[in-house]
Formats: sequence, C-alpha cells, structure tokens
Amino acid sequence: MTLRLYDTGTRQVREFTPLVPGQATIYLCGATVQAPPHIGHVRSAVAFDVVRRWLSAAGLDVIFCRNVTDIDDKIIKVAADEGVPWWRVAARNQRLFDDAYAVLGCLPPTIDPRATGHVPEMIVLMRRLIEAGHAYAADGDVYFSVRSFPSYGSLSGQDPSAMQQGETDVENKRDPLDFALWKHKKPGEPAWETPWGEGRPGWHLECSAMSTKYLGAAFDIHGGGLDLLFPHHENEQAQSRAAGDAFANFWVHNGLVTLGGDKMSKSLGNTLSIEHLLQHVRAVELRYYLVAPHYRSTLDYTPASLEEAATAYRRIEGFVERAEELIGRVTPDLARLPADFSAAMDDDLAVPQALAVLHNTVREGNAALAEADKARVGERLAEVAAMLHVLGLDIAETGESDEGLRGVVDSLVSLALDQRAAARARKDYAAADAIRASLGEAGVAVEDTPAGARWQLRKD
RNA sequence: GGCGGAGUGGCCGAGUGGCUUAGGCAAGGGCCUGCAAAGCCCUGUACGCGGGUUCGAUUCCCGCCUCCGCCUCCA
Repeated sequence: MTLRLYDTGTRQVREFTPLVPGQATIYLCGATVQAPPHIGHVRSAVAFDVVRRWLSAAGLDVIFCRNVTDIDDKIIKVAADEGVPWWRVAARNQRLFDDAYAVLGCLPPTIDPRATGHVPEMIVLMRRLIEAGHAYAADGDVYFSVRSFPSYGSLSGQDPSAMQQGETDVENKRDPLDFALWKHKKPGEPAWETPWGEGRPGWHLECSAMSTKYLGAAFDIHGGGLDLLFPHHENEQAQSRAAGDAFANFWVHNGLVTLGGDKMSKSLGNTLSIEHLLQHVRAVELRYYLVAPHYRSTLDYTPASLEEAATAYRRIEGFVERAEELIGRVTPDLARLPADFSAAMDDDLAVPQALAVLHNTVREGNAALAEADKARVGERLAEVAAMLHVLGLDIAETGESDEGLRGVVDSLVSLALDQRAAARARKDYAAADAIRASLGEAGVAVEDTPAGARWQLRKD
C-alpha cells in the first residue's frame, strides 16, 4: 500500500509505513462524556472511521483505541447540579455517544478504555516522570515541568515563552507554564489514591497512559480534532517522550465544524446535537455530509448544505436500489475498487476526489440501467458497493432494517399499482393519477420504468 | 501580540504553472414519459485585492484586505 498521510508533527504529507509490518495502531481522543454528542464529535469519529476502514482495506490488522474521558470538571459540576454521582452522568452520556457512533456506521473500536479505570497506569507514568526530573509533586498535586523538556511546543508550533498564560490555577506550580498531571482532592469531589495523596487525573495524563498501555510505547497514529492540538496533544507528547516513550509516529487532526462561521461550543450556546440533526436527515445521509469534504478542512454547517448532501446521497442510493432490483444484492468486494478511487484515498484520504469517481460510476451505471445492460450494471454496482463500503456508506449496512415490513407493504402497494396499471391501460389517466397521488400522500413515491412501475418510500 | 488555516463559477466543494481546466446541488435546454418521477445528454467559463517572476499564474513570490481555529476546558 502507498497511503500518504498528512502528519501535523512534521507538517507534511508523509508515506504511511506501519511500525510493525501488517499492523496499524491508532489512538483517537474520544469524548469527554459531559454532555450528549454534537456534530463536531461525530465528525471526528467518522473521519477516523474512514482512516481505519482504508487501512483495513489495505490489508492491515488495525488496532483502534478510542478512549472515554469519564471524569472532569464539568462532569463533576453536572452531577452536583443534578444531585447524582459523577459516574451516572458519565455513563449516561457515554451511552449516547456509543449510540451516535453506531447509527453513523462507525465500526466499534478494538478497545474503548475509560480514564478512571487506568489510575494505576497513570501512577506509573507519573513516577517515571518524577524520577526523570520532568515532574514534581506539590501538596497533593503533580505537575509536569514544561521547561524541563526543551522540545515542548514542537508539535503545535508554539513558543512556550510567547504564550499568553498557562492554566489559571497557579496555586502550587513552580512555573505558570506547567500543567497538572494530577489534581488533589477537593471537598465533595471523587478521588483516587496515589503515593502523592488522593485526587483525580489531569486530562492529558490519561491519554498518554491509555494509548501506550494498549498500543505500546510507540504507535502509528494519534488522532483527534484540531482543537486538541494545543495544549492537549502537545502535553501528551511531552509527557510520554519525557518519560522515554517514542509515542505517536503520525499526528492526524480533523478539521472543525463551524456554525455560521463560528466554532460550536457550549460556551457559545450553538451546539448542534445529533438527535436534532437526525430529525431532518437519515443517519447515512448525515454520514455522507460529514465524509464528503476533506477531513482536514473546516466544515461550516448550514441546513441547506446538509440537505444537499442528503440529495446527493439519494442519487447514489437510487442507483443501487434499481440495480439490485435488476441483478440482485451484491456483497462488497474490495477487489472491485476502481483504481482512481484507491489513488484518491491513498492521497491523504482525498474523499472529495474519491466521491467524484463514485458519482461517475453511478452515472455510467444509470446509463447501463437505461439500456438494461445487465453485465454493465453488474460491474458498476460491484464498484459502487465496494466504494460505499470503504466510506461506511453501505445502504444495507446502515439502512433501516425493515425487510419484513417492506414485504407486507410491497404487497399492499402492488395492489394499488395493479389498479393504476389497469387504469393506464384503458387510458383513464385521471384515475391513474389519483392512485399515484394517494400513494404519494401515504409517503410512497411511484416511478414508471421500462420494466413497469416501481415504488419507494419518500426519503425527504 | 504569537502560531496555524482559509478566501474558487448561483451554492457546496476539489485541484492544477498552459493540456480534456473534478464532482455534487440548484438553474436553463433536450431525450425519455399519457403526464410525472427517476435517469441520460448539453449549457454556464470561476479562482479576495494590488504588484512581481514567467512566453504564460487561479496555481510560484511580495504586500494588502477579509474570515476561521489555537494560545483556558473543548472532536
């Protein structure tokens, strides 16, 4: 395989060569489960699901680790406001995230570790850092000494001395730039025991501990949203490298989702929940919307652009449905991927170009369909199915599982369509149109084809 | 103030020193249809502004304008 991937660490597109031949290890910063998922979270999940699928398509054994940060300030605050334990808030939101990932066709991670389950690993890492002189304990807190690590800032291109300020709670820090590895227990907060006292983990430490536990001291790809580059990823890398681990070989960041030109965030009150979006489009359509632009570009959300994506997806879907009616369902076979498609994907996951190949194939397939050229339809359908599979846009995979119900409805609709055909045969178009209109009101769209009338549920 | 990214035809969204200058959506024309729908064919000549390099720049260089992200928790 010859995948070339943009690496934030070196700021260039580099050839992806797995550290261990035949295997690819990916760590993705998952959610801090403090609230239900919004479109930005899910864009990241979908982007890396495509990375993962493409690596698998190349024959690599992908080990995909996506963590869950299940303790932080906001989780504690929400729990306090609701008068319930912190873990109830975390568990509830984690479930919502898992559901969102699943309906959007994201393959489950190989492992999805939770931060609070890895305190022993964090203690080990802190000890190593303290012994190496890169961290210090101070009154129950443990801090990373930024100035002890000369290359701090190299990942994000930040100059430590030019920074406006560090974290605001400067109480026990020796230097304002230092960041907390461990935070001492405060009244009413959950806490875990360590050699330096009771407390809870700092955010950055968790990811270093979990990624290296499951993927090793050196692994292939570390991913996350661009907003995590600094300070989160910078700090992760500093911790792990200061402790002597090689850490991530590639840093891959997905672009953010903006709303009316602004980043969405809870402080701005402009988050867009998955629940809300799925009231307007189907999950596959939302996924198409999210994968269509390049993963590193900013995606500015507008209802119109989402609707447009849904329309574009239905064009592909329409071909697949009509083709399958003609020649039967096909199982995706990666050997059928068009070379242009693969070349685009290998070029830093150029999904926009890959989709151009997909749409061209659909057009050719539709032309073949019009000529009832079964052989050609079959070829194009096989190609389309393979491409959709790589992008996680399989109709069968993500589609609604209503097979049984569909059989019943098909019989009923067929009765009406037979009546309509009879009316058309005697040129009673008023009656024929009336039948079509009432089916339309029931949500059934009718299309006349050379092979007779076909129907489908209206998708808008 | 520091770091990074972006401004492309009506809209979304790729890309490139000139060559056949993606793809989608919308629009107009055509084919097909009883009418539709779906589909296919055709049409649109775009690259923020000002300089420069070049035979030639949307693509390279310089300056400027505008927008976005990060520098505090954030996918």
